[in-house]
Amino acid sequence: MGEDGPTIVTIAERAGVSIASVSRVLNGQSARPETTERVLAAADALGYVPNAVARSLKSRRTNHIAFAMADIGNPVYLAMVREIQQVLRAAGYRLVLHSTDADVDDELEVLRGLGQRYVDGLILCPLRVTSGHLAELTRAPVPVVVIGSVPDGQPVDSVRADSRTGVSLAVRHLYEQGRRRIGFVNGPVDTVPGAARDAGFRAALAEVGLAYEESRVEIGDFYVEGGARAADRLLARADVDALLCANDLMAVGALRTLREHGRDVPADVAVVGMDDTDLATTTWPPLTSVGLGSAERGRRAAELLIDRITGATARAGSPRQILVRPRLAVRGSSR
Amino acid sequence: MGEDGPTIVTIAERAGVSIASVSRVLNGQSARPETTERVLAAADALGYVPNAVARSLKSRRTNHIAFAMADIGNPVYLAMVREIQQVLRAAGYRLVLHSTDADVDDELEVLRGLGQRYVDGLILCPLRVTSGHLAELTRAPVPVVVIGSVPDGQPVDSVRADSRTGVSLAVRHLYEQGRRRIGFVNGPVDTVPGAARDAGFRAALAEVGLAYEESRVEIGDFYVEGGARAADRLLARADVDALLCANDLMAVGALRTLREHGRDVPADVAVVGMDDTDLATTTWPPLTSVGLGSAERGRRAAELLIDRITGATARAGSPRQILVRPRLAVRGSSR
DNA sequence: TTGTACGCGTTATCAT
DNA sequence: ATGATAACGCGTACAA
Repeated sequence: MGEDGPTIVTIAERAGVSIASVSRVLNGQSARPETTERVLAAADALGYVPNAVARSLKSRRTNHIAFAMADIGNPVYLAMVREIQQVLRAAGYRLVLHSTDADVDDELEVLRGLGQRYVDGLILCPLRVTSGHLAELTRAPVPVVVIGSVPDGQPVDSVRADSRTGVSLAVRHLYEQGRRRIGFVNGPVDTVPGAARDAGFRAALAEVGLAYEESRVEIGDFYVEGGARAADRLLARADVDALLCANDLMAVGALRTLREHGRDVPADVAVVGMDDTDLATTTWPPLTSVGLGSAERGRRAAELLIDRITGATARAGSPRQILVRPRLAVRGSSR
Repeated sequence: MGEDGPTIVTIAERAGVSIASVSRVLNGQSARPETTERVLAAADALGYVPNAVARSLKSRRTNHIAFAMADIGNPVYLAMVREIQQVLRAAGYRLVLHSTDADVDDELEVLRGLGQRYVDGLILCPLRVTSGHLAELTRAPVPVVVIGSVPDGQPVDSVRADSRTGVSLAVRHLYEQGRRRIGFVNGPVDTVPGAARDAGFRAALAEVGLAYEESRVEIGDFYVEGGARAADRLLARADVDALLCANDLMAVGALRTLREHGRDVPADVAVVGMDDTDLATTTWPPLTSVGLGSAERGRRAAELLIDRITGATARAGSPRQILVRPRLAVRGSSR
């Protein structure tokens, strides 16, 4: 006890110099060779480790940037993280990750807590955007970029996927493959992606001239098991020849359910996922999936953030919205 | 510009009170109703956000704990993260994640940088343990727990898997299924897990009385694609009736390769993975896998760390080593 | 080249 | 109940 970690004061005493000299030597500024040597020797002997918190208080920066996502288990965030990491690293920042378990309160706490100067900036990928989010966003003391939809007029940069067009691509593809009884396993419609995909599905059906049937739509939870159960409920009451799933995780669950029901994919039922994650190439058959540009969204978000932080664009400059184009990757599960 | 974020000083001026009163009100201590009201009103009007860095400098704690892993894309870390998160949350800490991309330098930088008081503690799950790691570990100013092997005598708590016994479980299982030509797709042997599995495989073969054949061993990179290619090379030169893969990711790749080669699983070749991740139940056939207790390892590590931090066990107390037992989950890929 | 002294934003101690 | 003031550990004008 009492062994409270050496500071530059401790070093200064031991080396018989002032704290200013210690600081200078430790930061690589010029000093008399002997001074340098004495300081370094003392620091080494004491096992000195600089206190980054104190340094940050002075410099007003941490060189850390946070990315907060709903759940680190969803591979869609993986592509984002990789791209973000790359951009940030090149700009000299370190990335820290936060998994909020899709919990709104937790997300808000991150926004509040992380924004409190522990990081120089924040990339947020929320499932739901509440008024609480918006309130915190506007008062956040560090720049924030949102991956997802924010209401117009909000003073925050955002990058979003065009999931409506994405759903349309999938439905058109299935239609062209001759499918007419298209089922839909969506996520909760009170989430941003769930709502967007629901609207997209209705619109897409109309585009190709198919009717929207309640019985062919089921709600999962964006996870494998939930997707499997939703597919099970859907198959029990509706006769479908195609299944569109609102993300790849649920599509994986649906594939399993179909196999258990003895339905061949794609002969009996074609399956299409969304997000085009790594998962899509590991299933059998390989999963056709609508890529929503997660890698690109991550990259663009990171670039926007760096731009705000370095001041290339004024902190108070008008918000920018970027829309990323979807792309359909056709694989064995639908042809 | 110049709009530099309000501090308690700004609030004090506006409310016409001292900064001490502001601090007290903001921290919920008792004050005259009028004072309380004036302070809160001023804080609200100014959009005050506390500066956590300054607070940490004073309080010497951040309430954040970091978990550094090689790659968030590997689902084995997922189970760890979930458990760690749960333990930490219950103890009032927030978890931040670091993905080091299996880069030793990056890992060291995290150890150095994160240890610099940005977090109150650190859980590290390294692929390789270098002398650099050990040096940093001993001088880290905050408690560190390692998930993985550290040399005896190092003053650091650790939780490790018994992958040797794990490999043995797998080999015995395959032997009991009548397999005699067991192939092995390992990861790089200069990693801790790779080395342990290699040793385990040799020992396990000896246990059941089978010979170790160079030609039946191939090295991947612990990822899907690397596993697929390694399996491909192996199948090209050796006739095996079973394939043990050093983790589930590579096993997924191996399954794909086998399918491409027209080999039926498990009739022609049985496949066993390691880590027993979520992936194991999403493949077809479902993957038999050796669970190395990642959830338990995460939980135990978090508990050890909290224990050190809260001082229940003195910071300088003797290091503790925990060994977690493996468990074989038999599924369709091997029966 | 080196040392003194101040400020970063908080919390906490001590008078008042 | 409130206010002045001293830390926390570091960087850095400014003076010597």
